[in-house]
Amino acid sequence: MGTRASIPDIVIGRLPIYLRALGRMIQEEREYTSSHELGERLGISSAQIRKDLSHFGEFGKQGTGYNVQYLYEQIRHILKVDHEWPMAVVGVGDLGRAIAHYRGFQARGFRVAALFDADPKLLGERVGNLTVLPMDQLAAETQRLGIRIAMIAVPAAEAQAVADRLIEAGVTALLNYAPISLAVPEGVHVQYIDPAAHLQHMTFYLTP
Amino acid sequence: MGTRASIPDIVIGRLPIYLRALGRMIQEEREYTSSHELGERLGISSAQIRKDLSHFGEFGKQGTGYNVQYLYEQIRHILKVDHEWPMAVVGVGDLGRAIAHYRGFQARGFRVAALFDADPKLLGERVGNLTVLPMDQLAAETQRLGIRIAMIAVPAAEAQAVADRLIEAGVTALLNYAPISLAVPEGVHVQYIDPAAHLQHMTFYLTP
DNA sequence: CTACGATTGTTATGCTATTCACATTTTCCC
DNA sequence: GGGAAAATGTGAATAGCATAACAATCGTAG
Repeated sequence: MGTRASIPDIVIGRLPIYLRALGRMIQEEREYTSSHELGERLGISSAQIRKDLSHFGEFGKQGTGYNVQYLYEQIRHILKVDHEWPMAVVGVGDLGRAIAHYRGFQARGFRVAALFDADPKLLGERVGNLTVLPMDQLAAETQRLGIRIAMIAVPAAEAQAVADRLIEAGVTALLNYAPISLAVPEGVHVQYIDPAAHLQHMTFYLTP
Repeated sequence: MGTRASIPDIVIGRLPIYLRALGRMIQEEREYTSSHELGERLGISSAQIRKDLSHFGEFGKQGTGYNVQYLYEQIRHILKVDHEWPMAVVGVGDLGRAIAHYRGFQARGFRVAALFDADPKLLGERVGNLTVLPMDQLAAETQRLGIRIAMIAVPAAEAQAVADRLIEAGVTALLNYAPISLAVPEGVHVQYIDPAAHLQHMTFYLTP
């Protein structure tokens, strides 16, 4: 198809998984793959992979499969991670520090470009190669650096207020590590990371 | 209903979200709530919340809604988090440390009970109130402590091998922080935490 | 040069999940 | 005490997603 007439969000959510697997195949110097092989690695049916990709174009060759490098580049382009996005991290506790030090973002299209915290004791401290900035510099600094994405790593009680300030500063994509659902206006995207929620999902299936 | 004849997994996945919101309502000392109010907070339709809950029983009262504390306890029971699950963390880098220090698990039914790492330089080091143990004590220690859940916080290249060892030791629920899909046998549950994947999901919707 | 095996993209089918809509019940206020 | 307002639980209707299946195409081996 290729016409982007409302592609299901659930399909978009799988593209990063495909990208992840393709990245590993590149490391393994595999030149070609198939929907069947990809599906096997990911625990997804080959039909679903072909169907998902068909929303964006024709990337394979019948009889041969997909050129790994080519498909990788195409998906990077679709997801707009063929260039690097600068991000802000708000909250420089244990979690914020772990995020700031994480080396895995760069290869996947992201870079932590600014750190903010409300605690005066942390201001000016260096974490990685960044200096912790006060919250009242949030708007100015995100705009100066062209930041459109932020990660929220503050306690649940403060997360909504932080989100509000980020949105006011022009941030439109939030990755929220605080265990609370955020209310955001139309046009702002939120994703959640809540380890305890994932764990509770699994305990349902465990015998006590 | 209440008969647990194959409840959709996607319903189970929403229960922790409901629980999270109910927990906050308890903090706010709210005594009653409704499917409408809950849905508003979570960005979910009230019909869906009622339908989800109806898989497990009747917890509300017409005209009144749900007693917050009661519904909270009921869902905790359904998810089996009305008692504490001991967990292992494998990989004591920045991420593993942040997980080990995280204070949020206890209130939601979990406790980090053991730390493992393959790096000899880390062995014996104390993190929080735990000592880092070598990988060859993994089976003995998890069995001694009755651990059924583990969090994998090692580089992607080692995650599959670590998962294999954990499963061999009797662990049946894995929370994988490494950016790689794991192959596991029937009966073992896996959940993934991949911040970069969430970020890539959102960049699709951002204008470049 | 031809026949076969492999694999795609896509259409058709079936299944799953969500929303709608309402009978029923409860509370509250006049 | 009675009627209006609020809310649940659920069967029916709708929408969305995943799987199956196949015609078309490609590469290869004989």
